[in-house]
Amino acid sequence: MNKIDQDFFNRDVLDVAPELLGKYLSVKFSDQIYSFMITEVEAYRGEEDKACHAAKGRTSRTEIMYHEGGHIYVYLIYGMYWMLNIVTGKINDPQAILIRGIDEFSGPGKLTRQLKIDGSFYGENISRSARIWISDNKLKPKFLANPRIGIDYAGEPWVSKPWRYTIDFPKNKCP
DNA sequence: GGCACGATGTGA
DNA sequence: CACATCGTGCCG
Repeated sequence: MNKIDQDFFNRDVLDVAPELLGKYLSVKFSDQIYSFMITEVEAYRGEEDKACHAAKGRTSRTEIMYHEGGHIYVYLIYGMYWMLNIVTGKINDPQAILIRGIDEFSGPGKLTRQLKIDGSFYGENISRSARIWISDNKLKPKFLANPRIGIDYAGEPWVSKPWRYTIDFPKNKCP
């Protein structure tokens, strides 16, 4: 289990996002390390992607997305849920991957609540942090690609882009 | 300064 | 379906 380095994230979000599936997200707090397999992610790609927060341009909130890959973009939604994202792509090309699900919890808000991830993680680098990192395990699970959740406001073609990636577990095929 | 709204989750 | 709950972007 090797920590993933920054180069992994300095590529296009559509290449990186599906490759995160099956890898392990680890957090450390209270002298304990907790690790979970990443099972669901979504890609947000550039200012032209109307569902991406960077569609509104460079602001204090989206600033980190314009930096190198590996940085963490965390923001509060609905006044109560922290969303965990990892920046990808080249400098000044705002992209990020929303971690939507891990093996134990599905739903991006439940995930950050359980892992105690909050706004203090904004701007941290996941390839250099001592309290959050991702490790490779050489697994390359089959995955599904479907439209992203909760972005109807973005309109076409963005609302239909199949940029939500989920591990294709066998159980998903059973009625 | 004020206002509308959201990459959600829960419970009726 | 209603709604909790607040940072952010945008208008003024």
